[in-house]
Amino acid sequence: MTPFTPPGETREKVYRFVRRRILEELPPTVREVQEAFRFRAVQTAREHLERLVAEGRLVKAHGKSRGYRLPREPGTLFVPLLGRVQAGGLRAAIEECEGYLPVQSRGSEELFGLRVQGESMTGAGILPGDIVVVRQQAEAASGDIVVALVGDEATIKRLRLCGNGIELHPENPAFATIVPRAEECTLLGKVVEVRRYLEG
Amino acid sequence: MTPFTPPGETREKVYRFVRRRILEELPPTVREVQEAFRFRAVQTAREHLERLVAEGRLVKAHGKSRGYRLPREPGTLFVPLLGRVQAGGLRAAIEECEGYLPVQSRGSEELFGLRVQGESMTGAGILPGDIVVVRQQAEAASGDIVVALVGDEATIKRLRLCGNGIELHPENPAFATIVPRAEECTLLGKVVEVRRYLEG
DNA sequence: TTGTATACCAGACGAAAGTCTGGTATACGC
DNA sequence: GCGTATACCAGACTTTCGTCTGGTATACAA
Repeated sequence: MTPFTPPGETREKVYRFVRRRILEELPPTVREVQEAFRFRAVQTAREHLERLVAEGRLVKAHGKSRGYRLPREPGTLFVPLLGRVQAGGLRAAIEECEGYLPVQSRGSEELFGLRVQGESMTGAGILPGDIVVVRQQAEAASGDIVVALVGDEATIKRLRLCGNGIELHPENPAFATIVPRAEECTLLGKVVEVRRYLEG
Repeated sequence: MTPFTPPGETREKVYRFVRRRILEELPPTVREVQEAFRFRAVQTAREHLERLVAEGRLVKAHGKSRGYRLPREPGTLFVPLLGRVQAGGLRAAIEECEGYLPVQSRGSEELFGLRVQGESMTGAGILPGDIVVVRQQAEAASGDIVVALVGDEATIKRLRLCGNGIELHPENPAFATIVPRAEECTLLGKVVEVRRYLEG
């Protein structure tokens, strides 16, 4: 029995299968693809895979087991989740992190996650208990939401550049704007993502 | 030359190496560990790895290539990101998804991401352009934030169970509560996470 | 001393997995 | 018809890789 399948249809399914496996678990071996599709020959699986490589939809490491990968990786990396950051201790806080978060990133940036305390940014949709993903950088633009070390605790505010000074604005009328002196304020980074887990 | 290394020191490095490889790329083979540490015997690498398994720091799939994994998996999987969902078409929308999101999950749930349109949930810190991660389920508790198909478009609201009927409450005084009839409303799932990307 | 533990090495076996050669059947265009 | 392409199969070869047996050297405790 040699059923004729429309061109590309099976290959599309093979691609979906392989992509899922790569992203969620482990790249499959050729024989695992074979078995998943009940091909009776390894070669059939191999031909589909090699075709996907030729089309640029997969890349492979020749000869290595489980060598099929996705091209130009989506670049998911794991960034440390910090409970809080206190004076001087960003590096220390990263060492003692609570866990890790999967984040999509271009790779060359230093990121960390920070749990939000307080209601000072509710107007920007950042609630207590939310997690912000922060890119470490020493400078930021006016209007960016940033994490700064003022006194001995990190705080999340919207940055405003005013002349040669800075202001840290809350987004909640119940809180006051902070106008720190340069020497008592360190910019830890810019908030690039906000997350809220509604369960667990 | 048999330099004596303090107990556990090399193993610590092996653990870091393997962990990095698993999270960022692909679990290494035993021989890749061997080469990375310039062991002259495969067995040396294997002993460190088996030790890490015995200590519970790694788990392995016996006999499988690249079988070493992290225990109690961070369980990161990739869920389809949907631009919008229209009548009847959750499955269709998933097929034509815009991309994939890395999400931490216990594994056995069906999740999807949905881009938020409109301002009806701003009071709950869910803004237009945010992404909600939704677990597919046909029932939910009163007070849950849910995604429901009402008429021919999906909407995000807070669910209230009232006697034998339901109400869908916005969290914005400018919007009205929806009281759908059972037959014109399908519960697609519960919002388990909210994300906001502040760049790109 | 003896025993035990860790850290490492040498060399091999066998199964898993990547690869290759050579086939068949169906469809499409010339 | 002929050539070409796709989809699939059968069976084998070769490398990779997990596994195993048996060894050495150093440290430490009884």
